[in-house]
Amino acid sequence: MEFKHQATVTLAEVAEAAGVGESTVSRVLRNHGSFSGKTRERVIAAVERLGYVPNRIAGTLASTGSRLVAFVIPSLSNIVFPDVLRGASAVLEENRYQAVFSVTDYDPGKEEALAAAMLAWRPAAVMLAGCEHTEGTVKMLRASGCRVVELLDLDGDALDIAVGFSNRAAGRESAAFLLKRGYRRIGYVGHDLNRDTRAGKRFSSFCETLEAHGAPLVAHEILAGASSVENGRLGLERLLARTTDLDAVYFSNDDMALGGYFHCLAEGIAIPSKLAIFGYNGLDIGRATPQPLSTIRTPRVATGQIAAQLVVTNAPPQAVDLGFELIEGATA
Amino acid sequence: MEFKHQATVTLAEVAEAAGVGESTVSRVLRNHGSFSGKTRERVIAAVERLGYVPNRIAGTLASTGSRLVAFVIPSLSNIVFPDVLRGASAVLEENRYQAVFSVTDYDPGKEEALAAAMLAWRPAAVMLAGCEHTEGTVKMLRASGCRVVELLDLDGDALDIAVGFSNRAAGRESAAFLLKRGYRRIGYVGHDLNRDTRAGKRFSSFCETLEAHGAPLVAHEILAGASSVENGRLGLERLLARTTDLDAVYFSNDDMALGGYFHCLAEGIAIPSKLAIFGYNGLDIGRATPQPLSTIRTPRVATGQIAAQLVVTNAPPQAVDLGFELIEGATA
DNA sequence: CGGCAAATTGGTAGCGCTGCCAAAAAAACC
DNA sequence: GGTTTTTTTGGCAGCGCTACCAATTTGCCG
Repeated sequence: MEFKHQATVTLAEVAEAAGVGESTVSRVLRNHGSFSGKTRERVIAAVERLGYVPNRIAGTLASTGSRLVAFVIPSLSNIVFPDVLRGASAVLEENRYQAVFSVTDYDPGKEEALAAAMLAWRPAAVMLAGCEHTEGTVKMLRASGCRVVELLDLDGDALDIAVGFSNRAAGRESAAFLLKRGYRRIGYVGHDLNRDTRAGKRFSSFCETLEAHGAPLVAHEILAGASSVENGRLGLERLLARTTDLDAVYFSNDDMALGGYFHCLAEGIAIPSKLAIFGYNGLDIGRATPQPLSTIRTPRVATGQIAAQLVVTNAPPQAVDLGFELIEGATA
Repeated sequence: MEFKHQATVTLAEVAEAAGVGESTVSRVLRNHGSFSGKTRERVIAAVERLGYVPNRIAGTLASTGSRLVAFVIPSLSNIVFPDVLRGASAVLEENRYQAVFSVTDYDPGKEEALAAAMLAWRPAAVMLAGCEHTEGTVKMLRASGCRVVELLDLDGDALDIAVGFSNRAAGRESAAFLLKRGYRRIGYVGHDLNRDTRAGKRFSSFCETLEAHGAPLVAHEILAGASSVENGRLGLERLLARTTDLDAVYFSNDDMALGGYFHCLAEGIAIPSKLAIFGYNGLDIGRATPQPLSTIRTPRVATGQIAAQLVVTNAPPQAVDLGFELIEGATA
């Protein structure tokens, strides 16, 4: 069942073919230590002649640290995590690190299991989304001794390194913006908040801010399952069916908000005069809609880049706040 | 610089603590070979007590095959490849395989370099997009002896396993559909085709089909860079500025098509009576727009699933055609 | 209870590489 | 030319595990 590799040229064979010692080949290939130019040529020639591909498994086992970075992410359905991976992978590739990933589906138990499986590869770092993890996960990561990077959420205690921004602040600023614009009868359409704790934090601080300004949330509609454009559209439809006099709706993210926007377009609800729409994430698509979406742009790619940078430079524990940008747009 | 792991509990220490031999611990943990229930308990207890995490690097080196699967993908910006990864990762996780990835940015040279780097991890399989690769890549993959899976394109010779569908057929059916609907003055808006060869194949067979039916492509607009909603919007704007009497436009994919759709909404161009729009990919968002997007839905998640399935079962070389589905929608 | 098969267990040789050390070669110096 | 230094090299012991084999224990039967 397991695959058996065939063309297994080893370092020893290269050494033999080049007429030098194994350690010399190793030094040449890693460009580490000293060797003469002549030796280098002979080794390179032998490598090419034999089609030698170094075995990083063996190399990693023999040396102390690995160049693997493990990502344990909640989802790949939404562009958020691919964006983070994209930012990170560029930096990692430059530094000859290798990215490994697995997907938790927003399930903390699965996160624990997958993190454990990752640790078995002895990665240089484990990157996780957010700062809420099971007790077991925390204990395991602490004990592992490998670097831990928590991404996209700064509202909590970091295990080691954290890169991202405050979701609470994002919720707060979204609310403040809508209030400043004069909206008072505000609703919310969101997806499953128990699983996506970051969306939950935005929602709760959004509500708190509204209350603090005497304009508490009028109504909300929570859809089971993941965020999607269709759920956003459906959610707004349901919300409006129940509540007739809303003047603005806050969505759990841009996907949901776009769905709401499309619902309004389809139903001829004037935006923002009749109803304002506000999202979260600042997806590119929101800039190309007939009316640019009002939202908060999050530094997803940069989060990945910085996180990777900190790992490859073995930076000390720290929390890096990359902030976010409120996009006024034209829908609120 | 490189990270030094601390809490390095080894199998030998577990064996000692449990008062059994190393091979017994190994057997218990892999649930492979035979051992008594009592022994199992003692081993498990020792593992928990010491917080032992098996070292898969060592395990992989010692055994013959690895459980790593390497993905060398062109991009993470577009949801296509995350979708494939998502499908694959679910299957791989179930089978205790580990996914590794790197991103080529549609650069064949980079693909070669990254594939080489991947091979150093001795993966069970390498998964690549499409079937066009440099000579060096092909030679290297052939020599590696590991499984090779080419994804999302069946128009070419497969190295080993191929999973996907025909992009040429997709282009052809798109053209046939537009012709059947009565459109005759058809244009195209696309992104960089030299890099995205699959989009190039769709485009060329689209054009051939139009010509074969006596309604050759009237005009096209190719934008440098990656596909995006904004580029689609810009592309259609430019195309219409040059060409006044088009009745339909084919886009390189749904992102681009949505951009075109938004342009029409913004400019008050009636769809599809004044101008028809046709995309490619069948993204979910296209179902939630005021008018559902006419497009071709591609089995991206299934491609990943099937590919992973074939790898974990070590299936013989084959090409699996998953086909695609034409969505009539309301924009064409 | 002896005797044989089956189940369980431990020992140990690698897997392919790196890191350390000592040996050899080359360069520099008086 | 003889040292001393510096550079270049090779040998080899692991890294932590698995695969194989042999040894031991257990179970079963007449």
